[in-house]
Amino acid sequence: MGRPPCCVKAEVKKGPWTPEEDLMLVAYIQEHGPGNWRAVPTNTGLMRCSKSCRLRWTNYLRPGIKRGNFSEQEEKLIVHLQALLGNRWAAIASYLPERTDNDIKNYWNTHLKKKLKKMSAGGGEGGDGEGGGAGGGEVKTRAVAPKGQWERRLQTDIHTARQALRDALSLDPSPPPAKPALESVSSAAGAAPSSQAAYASSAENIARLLEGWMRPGGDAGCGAARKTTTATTPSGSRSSASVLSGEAASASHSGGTAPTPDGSTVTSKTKDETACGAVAAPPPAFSMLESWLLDDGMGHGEAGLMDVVVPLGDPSEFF
DNA sequence: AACCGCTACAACCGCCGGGCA
DNA sequence: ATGCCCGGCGGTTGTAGCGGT
Repeated sequence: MGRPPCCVKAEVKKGPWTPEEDLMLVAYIQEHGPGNWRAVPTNTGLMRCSKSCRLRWTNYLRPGIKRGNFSEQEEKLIVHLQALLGNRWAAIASYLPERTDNDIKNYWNTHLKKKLKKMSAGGGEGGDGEGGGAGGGEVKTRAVAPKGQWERRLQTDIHTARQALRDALSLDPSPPPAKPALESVSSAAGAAPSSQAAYASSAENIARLLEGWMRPGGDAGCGAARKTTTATTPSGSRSSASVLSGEAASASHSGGTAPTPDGSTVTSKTKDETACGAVAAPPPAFSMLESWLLDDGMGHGEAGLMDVVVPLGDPSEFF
């Protein structure tokens, strides 16, 4: 309480970012890596709140972000995960490395929720559109569920997620969208739908500018980022990074902590996987996901808890 | 051609949790 | 052990663009 605002509101510019501001931000991050957001406005001269800078970077400028046109596969995954995890967008986003939580959240609110609503109106089953069965209610559990309960939930989530993934994958025989790292990067620059606003293309250009910077060979951005985050404060980490690199994954495994559906846990386990990590080595996300979720060695005996989470009726009906 | 409503998405706000002194 | 700082997260709002009337 009484927490001072992160920025002096009067001195902070609000509203849409201009290309110039984006360039300033990108240039700074190119040099220093993401992180230490507090210092960004000061060092760049941007009249923006540090939070705003971070958000702009993570949601828009960060390379490797795919925009628009959610594939059917992605939709399915989102629907499944939303049913499983509720509105834990960051956790959901961790399964869709190329998407930001904001994007997914928006997509859910604008497309999927409506779609489900229509479905439930027409089909009766298929989950309550508003937040999904697990949605509204489940989200609350994050806040109110006692620790033990949370732990059980986590196990259930893992189990159910694995199940859901099987379903999702079996629903669509077509191979999961191979998400080659570099393709995702270039897609951020080039694959944006033409429907994007004019300015989107300038952002793409910025992303393109970054390509050289975050090229693995150079590793400059990553190195810088890592250095920054470890030297000062681990930051700029996106939960999406959790499934991005084998390193992260193995860390999760070896650490005994699966890429938990809980966003907070995910992030806490992947602090070094900064946004840069997400960009530099976006691996075959789905294969990672599959291998984890489908790994039979993980989590046993929680079948009885399946009831805890109320999945959507039949996801296949959704499509 | 003008107006209106809807949609999609970028951005903001407030709260929470982790790390550190 | 405690308080503060900072970053992350989810909910909500604002607004530009688009289509229909």
